[in-house]
Amino acid sequence: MDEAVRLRVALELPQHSAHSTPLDYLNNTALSAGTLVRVPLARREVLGVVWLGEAVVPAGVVLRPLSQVLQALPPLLPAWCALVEFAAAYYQRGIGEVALSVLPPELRKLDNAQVAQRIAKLRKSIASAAAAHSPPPSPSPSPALSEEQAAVLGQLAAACAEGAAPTVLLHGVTGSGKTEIYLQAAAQVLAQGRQALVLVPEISLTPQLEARFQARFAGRLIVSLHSGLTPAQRLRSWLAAHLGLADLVLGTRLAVFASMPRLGLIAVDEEHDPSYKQQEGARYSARDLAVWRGRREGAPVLLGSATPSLETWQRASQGQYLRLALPSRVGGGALPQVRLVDMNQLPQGSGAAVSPALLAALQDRLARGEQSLVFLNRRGYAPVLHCADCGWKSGCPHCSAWRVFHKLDRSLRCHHCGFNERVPRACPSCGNLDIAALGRGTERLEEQLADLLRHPDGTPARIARIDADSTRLKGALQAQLNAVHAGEVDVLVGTQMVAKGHDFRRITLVAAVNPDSSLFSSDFRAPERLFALLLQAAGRAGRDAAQAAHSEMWVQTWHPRHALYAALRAHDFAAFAASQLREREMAGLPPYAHLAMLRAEAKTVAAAHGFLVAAAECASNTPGVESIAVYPPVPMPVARVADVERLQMLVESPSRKALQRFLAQWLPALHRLRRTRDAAEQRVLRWAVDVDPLSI
DNA sequence: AGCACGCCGACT
DNA sequence: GTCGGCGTGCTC
Repeated sequence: MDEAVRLRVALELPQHSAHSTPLDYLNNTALSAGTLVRVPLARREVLGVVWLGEAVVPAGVVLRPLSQVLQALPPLLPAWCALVEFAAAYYQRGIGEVALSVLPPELRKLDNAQVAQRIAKLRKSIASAAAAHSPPPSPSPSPALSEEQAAVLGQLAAACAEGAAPTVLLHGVTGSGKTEIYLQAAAQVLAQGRQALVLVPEISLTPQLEARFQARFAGRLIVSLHSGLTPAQRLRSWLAAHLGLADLVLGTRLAVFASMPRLGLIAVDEEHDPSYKQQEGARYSARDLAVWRGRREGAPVLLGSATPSLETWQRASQGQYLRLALPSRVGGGALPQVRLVDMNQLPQGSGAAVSPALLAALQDRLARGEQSLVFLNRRGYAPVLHCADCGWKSGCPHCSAWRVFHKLDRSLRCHHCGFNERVPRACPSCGNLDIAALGRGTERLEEQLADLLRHPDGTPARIARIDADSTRLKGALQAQLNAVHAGEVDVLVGTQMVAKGHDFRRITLVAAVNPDSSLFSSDFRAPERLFALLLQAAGRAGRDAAQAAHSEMWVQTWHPRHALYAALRAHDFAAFAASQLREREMAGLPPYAHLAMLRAEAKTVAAAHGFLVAAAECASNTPGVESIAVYPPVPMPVARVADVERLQMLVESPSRKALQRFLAQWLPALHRLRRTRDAAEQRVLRWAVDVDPLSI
């Protein structure tokens, strides 16, 4: 036993525990970093990853031998460990927590023999698939490139030839053929024997992308990696990438951590999309990690968007990223003409969701047999019920939010905690039978449009609704999209779900009926998100070049002179970005400042507030606080959810490095603070820091 | 998070 | 007299 070596092993422990670093174990032989092992932890046995370095073991702690080495699995490579270590340090989480949360969950349950079995099964299924296709089907030829696409690929090749792998902003309007650029860039990389990683914001976008890559790269193994897979599927995809069997990995944000031994390219589609930011656990930005990973592993990174994030836009403007532009649609199709409807001009009290002019335009498309998309970012029938007699409103008893009226199942539902009740017949407060639905959601919009729209022959328009409610069942979204593609729908009503990525060929009119609400939101990124959403929605119209010329984007607004709408009308992202960046600079907001948010949850406001005040006090004694601003605690925008009070405290610095240095000192001190069990903090349920928060 | 150890009410 | 309530404490 005196021959035994000490090994550091990264394990998943709750982040509030005193152990945020790997723990030490004994083994009779040394193992390389990245080896997966099973180790005893208290009375359990857990999966861990052998990590580089050696911890200081406190006196009196007796090291235990590890239980099993998963030898069947090649060790994770140093590049992967470096990515995990960077992410853990940057987002202030434990190494083991990050490492284990991005490995396939199924792996935790398997011993070495079972892993060996899964690998053998995977190799066998790949071999039999290859045999079935021999000779391999000829890949579909790539279409002729537009001049712009050819120029972009030329510039990309030139930049890659210069040596260091570039980070590229691919700024292309919707329909400009960004996907073709990803395909061609991937083909280059595959030809060099390397792997390509393509990230998309949503699971629902992977099937159509996979189909496109499959058609182009017949005979190559392409795998998807996202949280919608079954545990076994996810392990299979992960193994295929890790063993170098898959040439292409497509996936959502978690795929940025895919183990890929020959990584040669990362593409991040719709790089501005908020879904790339993980919102629980380790709150990482997959886009930012992709940039870091690409640099570290010598893989070019393509950040594609029609409306880049201001962070990315600014870096491209400063020359840190190479900016490549696709300013026109392929096939020469025009961008939809943007029409603003001034709602102030409507007769007072008409209360209609849809202005007469828009209604006429929809009717017009109906007569021509074309499709329309009506966009309203609010699901349900009405956002709140109201009693005009006593003033009662349908508040949630557990949250500081209204319960939404869903007419289809006659329910009052809280979208924050899920609290659901049958809608009352009469006012629960005064018994008044006449309670009114205030405002409008997609259900009500669908109902109203069904009343108003008729084909020229008098038959009712066929209206479909796509939102989180109508697509809850597995496969429902795909079925509804298929119905739209097949022309079985005249008007599609939907939330932002339909604005993203889907390739509708027959839609010539897109309308946003009530987008103003986010115009004056307290969230500093609201204008950026609204602009992206509206332009993306506009991009659903006129994707068929033949019909593009008369495609339109309608926007109903009470603020038709707002600068955002002016830029939207001109399809001028650069002007919008410039004005937003000026505002951000004056307000000291990202990308000119760097933020972290400390959030606390407790049963009472006092407890959460007390913890944050103690944390602020602790901050003032933390080295490096001179270059940091710590703001007073404030309630979160929805202050109470499921009877938990939530407060947050903003920490800001003009320097990212200074903020990082400060956080690295401050957070361990906060963990110690918690263990002293001060009276006020005793009732804090949870706290966590969010580095680079999306909203404040 | 698990999973134990640790001190107070209703049962064979 | 025990069986077990889940409060609180630990994990190399």
